[in-house]
Amino acid sequence: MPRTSKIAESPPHAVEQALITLGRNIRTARLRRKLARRELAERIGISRYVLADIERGKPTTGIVAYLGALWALGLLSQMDELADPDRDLEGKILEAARSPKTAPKRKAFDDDF
Amino acid sequence: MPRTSKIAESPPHAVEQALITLGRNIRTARLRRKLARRELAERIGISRYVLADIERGKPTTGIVAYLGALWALGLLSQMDELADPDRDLEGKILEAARSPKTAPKRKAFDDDF
DNA sequence: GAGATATGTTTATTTCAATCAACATGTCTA
DNA sequence: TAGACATGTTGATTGAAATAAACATATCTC
Repeated sequence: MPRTSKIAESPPHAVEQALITLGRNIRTARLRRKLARRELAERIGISRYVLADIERGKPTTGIVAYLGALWALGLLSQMDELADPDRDLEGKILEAARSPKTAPKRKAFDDDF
Repeated sequence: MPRTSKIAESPPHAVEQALITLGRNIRTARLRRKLARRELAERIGISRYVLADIERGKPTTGIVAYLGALWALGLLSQMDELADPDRDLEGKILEAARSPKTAPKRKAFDDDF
């Protein structure tokens, strides 16, 4: 993450914690499967050093490396639930509280690009 | 992700899909809250360009930027469940199937650094 | 004890991710 | 119609992310 962004320099505590937990979970899953770093890293398509970073919860590592790890461990399916609009209670409430005509929309209902 | 890793060059379809979905979900959550890119980006601590990348599901963007977005939207709590060892059914089975003495452990039960 | 394997650490090198400025487009409101 | 705002896009800059080699340490097996 060159030309460093503020969040990379000092992430919020909650984010740091989430990363450490995620890294530890990935490590646990690897050990349970009796996979060496080198081997799992190769399956993911990264170097063993990056996998070490992931297990340590390094913030600036590309998200594709993290998701690749989950994928290689067969744990990627859990991603679908993350930030699922159907589960975003607060967002739903906010949306419902507004009248039909709102926001700076593009065309109609939007969500496309 | 300079000196490009293989997974960054051509991520597995499942990973690409997960990223696109995640980005779309973040976008939906932002729109529901009536936040402009510029404003949410500032709260996260990134530039509006990176937030645009995130909503597009760019693979090589640092994970801290993605998690920062979830954090700023109040959706970070869902992260705890991701790759939770308690939910890793396959891993649990593999572990249980092994005899007490196993893997290349460090000291004793391990999981520490 | 010897050999094999796994991981941590350091150093050096290279490449592209993140930023910013500037301009274009599109939408909403007065 | 004009003005404000949100977003897309392009080009230039720069610094950190990912890699690899080499060595040290620790654990397991024979």
